[in-house]
Amino acid sequence: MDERLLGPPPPGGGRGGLGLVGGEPGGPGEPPGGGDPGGSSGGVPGGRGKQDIGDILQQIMTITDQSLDEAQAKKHALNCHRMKPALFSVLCEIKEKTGLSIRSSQEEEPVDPQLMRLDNMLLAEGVAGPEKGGGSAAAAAAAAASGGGVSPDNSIEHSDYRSKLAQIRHIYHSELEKYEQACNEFTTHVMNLLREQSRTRPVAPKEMERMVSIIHRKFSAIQMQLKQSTCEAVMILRSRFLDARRKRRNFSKQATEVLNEYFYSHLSNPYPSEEAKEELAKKCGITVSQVSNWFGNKRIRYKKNIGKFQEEANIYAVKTAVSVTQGGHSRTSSPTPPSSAGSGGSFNLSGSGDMFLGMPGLNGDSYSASQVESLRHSMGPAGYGDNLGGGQMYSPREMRANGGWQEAVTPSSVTSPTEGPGSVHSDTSN
DNA sequence: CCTCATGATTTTGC
DNA sequence: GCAAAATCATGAGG
Repeated sequence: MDERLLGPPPPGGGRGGLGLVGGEPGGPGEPPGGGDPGGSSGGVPGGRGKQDIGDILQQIMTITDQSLDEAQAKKHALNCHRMKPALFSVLCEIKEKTGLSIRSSQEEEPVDPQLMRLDNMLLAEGVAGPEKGGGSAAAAAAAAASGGGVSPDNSIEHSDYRSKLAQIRHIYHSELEKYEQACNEFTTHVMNLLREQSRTRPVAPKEMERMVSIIHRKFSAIQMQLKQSTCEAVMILRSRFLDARRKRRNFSKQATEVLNEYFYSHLSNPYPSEEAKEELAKKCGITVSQVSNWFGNKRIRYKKNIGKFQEEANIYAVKTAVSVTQGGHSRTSSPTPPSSAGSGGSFNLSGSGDMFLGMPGLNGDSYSASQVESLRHSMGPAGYGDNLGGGQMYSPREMRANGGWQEAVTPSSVTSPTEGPGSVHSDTSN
């Protein structure tokens, strides 16, 4: 609309400028007659009303050529006019005052909250933001979100997830680059056009700025779409990843061995401390919560059916016994009197269990945990008190924990391989 | 396909 | 919040 205030656009100029930016807010409304090259030249004959269309057309055809020439001449004359610069600046001023004031409200673009959300999410997911490492961060975030905490080097799905995320990231960035490039190209193109036009019509610098911002807004809308679809892709990937994690997969044999070792060697009190869990998790290549799950399941299932697990228990007991006899651990000092001390119980005393847990198995078989316990068994009566079901002195916590546990378990047979399975007192077993 | 084993999740009690 | 118990869901073996 502002065009009209400026009077008729110069020939050929009416369309070029603002019309380019198709959806300009406020409407690039062509002024009536703006497209008529002869509109201002006065060459257009009046009396269009009652003539035949054919006649009109014919006239227009002939007149247009005529008026174009005329317009060229006028344009030249105008450009050479000594008052032109002054006139130009005045026109610019008027235009600014009128045209821009209308849009002033639209000028300041509020930060789109949705865009912010998308940006934040992409950042959090590691799609946007700094290169590399983002993937693992995102995976960690995903893991955290799933409530588990996953060992970062573990699963196949994990690397799969990361690679997929990297893929998305790559696509996102290349698309973003493309958009940016296109935006820049388009902007310079428009700027050039405007500059070109500024020779023939008043184009204030502010108008150019506005145009640029309009273009940027348009392109940022496209970018937003890109971000949105990227977010969706990430969400889908994530949900798939989480679903995949949900799928049960048996632990490795070695992991089960390690866990069982610990379980049967701490049968009187199979409640690993946080540190012990962490060590076990590290050893088994699983998460701490998985360790917790495992022990939870193990305890309940063992208790429910001791008979069934007896064989297993004996196997591990034998193992521990063997590992003791040939283990070469000649620790005779401080065998960590189990459970006589208050809180920790056998494995809570970090000096004992954890230290052993931390020791890598000599030959790859990580039996150190059981070695500790076995060592304890073979050392002094204090050690036996723990596992032989004699007078057990549990810490308050153990008491609580074993409230249900000690009734069913602490079988004397388990830790002494010489005894048969029959000796289990399965008072609570079904 | 059925059954069992087993890891994970949910519910419940403390 | 932790552990027990129940339950779900899936993998593996027959």
